[in-house]
Amino acid sequence: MTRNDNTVNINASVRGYHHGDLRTAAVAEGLKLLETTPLADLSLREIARNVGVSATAIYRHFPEKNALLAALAQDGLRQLAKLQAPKDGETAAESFLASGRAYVRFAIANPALFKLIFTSLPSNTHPTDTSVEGSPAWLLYNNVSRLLKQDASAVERYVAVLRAWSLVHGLAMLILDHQVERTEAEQLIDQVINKASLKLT
Amino acid sequence: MTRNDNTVNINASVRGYHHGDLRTAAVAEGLKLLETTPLADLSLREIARNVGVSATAIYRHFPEKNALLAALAQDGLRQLAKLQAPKDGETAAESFLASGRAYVRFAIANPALFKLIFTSLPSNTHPTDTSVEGSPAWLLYNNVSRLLKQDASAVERYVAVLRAWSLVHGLAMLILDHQVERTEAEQLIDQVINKASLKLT
DNA sequence: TGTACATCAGTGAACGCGCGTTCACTGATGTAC
DNA sequence: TGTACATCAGTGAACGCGCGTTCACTGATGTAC
Repeated sequence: MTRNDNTVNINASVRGYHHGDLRTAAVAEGLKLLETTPLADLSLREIARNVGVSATAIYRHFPEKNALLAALAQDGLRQLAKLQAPKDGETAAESFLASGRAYVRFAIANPALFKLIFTSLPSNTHPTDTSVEGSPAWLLYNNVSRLLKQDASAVERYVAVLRAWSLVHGLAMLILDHQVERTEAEQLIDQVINKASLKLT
Repeated sequence: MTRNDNTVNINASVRGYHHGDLRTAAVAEGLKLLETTPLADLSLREIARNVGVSATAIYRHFPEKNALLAALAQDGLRQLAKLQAPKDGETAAESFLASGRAYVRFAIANPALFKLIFTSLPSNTHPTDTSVEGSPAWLLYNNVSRLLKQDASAVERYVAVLRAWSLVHGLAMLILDHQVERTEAEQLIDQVINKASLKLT
């Protein structure tokens, strides 16, 4: 008995996660590691190690590493979506600019997670489709759409969304890839994403 | 003699490159491989194999793999720069739109090379700096600058360049990362990069 | 309440992978006298 | 013109690397009777 107390589950729970939570714990640890680790260096084995579990235990919850990465991306996308919601009392124009700036700031604050979201997630669809979760294009859709004339066609709306998305996505990528001085990035966000960005059509 | 004819250099030249050309041949082969190979899968060993040379021979010409990659990026940037030159008879606005569209089309035609250029090259500087070769920001500078009022400040010019660059860079990245349907990409380029993009200030 | 059995989340050992890089080397070429 | 020697672009063998993934397994838990 004394010897058998030293079992897997007891060891694991000592490390701070409870039975049945490995999936959650692995995702949490993955997100934590992505704060400091480049995407390419994120390893399944390290996540398992930090959670206090053997590498193979992960395979009880994800069929392969990519499935775990997809879960991380989904979570990141959910975080990003929260930042895009218009706040009370904002005009349509204010919401639009705020959401674009939030997009870039999120990328700067979470570089590896941001890259994971956009380089690994499956191809996305028109914002006229219904699934919000899977499509980053949706993030900007409402904020952009309110700025268009009411009789704008679906294609016009999509092009307007894509133009806005391209602007913020490009700025984010250029900053992450060191094409823009980090020290200047913060003030450039406000200058690049400004009233001039409102002319969408 | 007969046996000694089967030497390294003879073998190598049979494979199609001449003495002293290994550097050139390696770069050419690297660019060729990037046409079909994702950046992450490009290996020094495969380049050497295809050139017909041992992997270690590469080290006579590049101190490390990254140096070879940097040479590939430089070459790609030179290709891209050529596409940005204004053509005779174009108005400033036409040149501007054409260069932006060419930027995105280059990315679509050379995805791995495009990513190499922007993810591996050292940080870049303001377009007011002098080195053209090293700074993709320069690519758009002339075309953008001609559209601004003559007394625009350096900062205003940089912000205008960065806004245009962000737009085309973002669109390119979204297409490469499958956030935009490939089949729609071609026509979207013309719709996204259009007259609305001229309102830079 | 007790027993038999299925389920299931863990374990640790092992594998193959191709890579970048190092090493000591060799043979051809150019140069000084 | 011949010889001695330095240079230099190649060679192939070897190394360590940590990874993702597979495998056969074990011990705790829940359920049927």
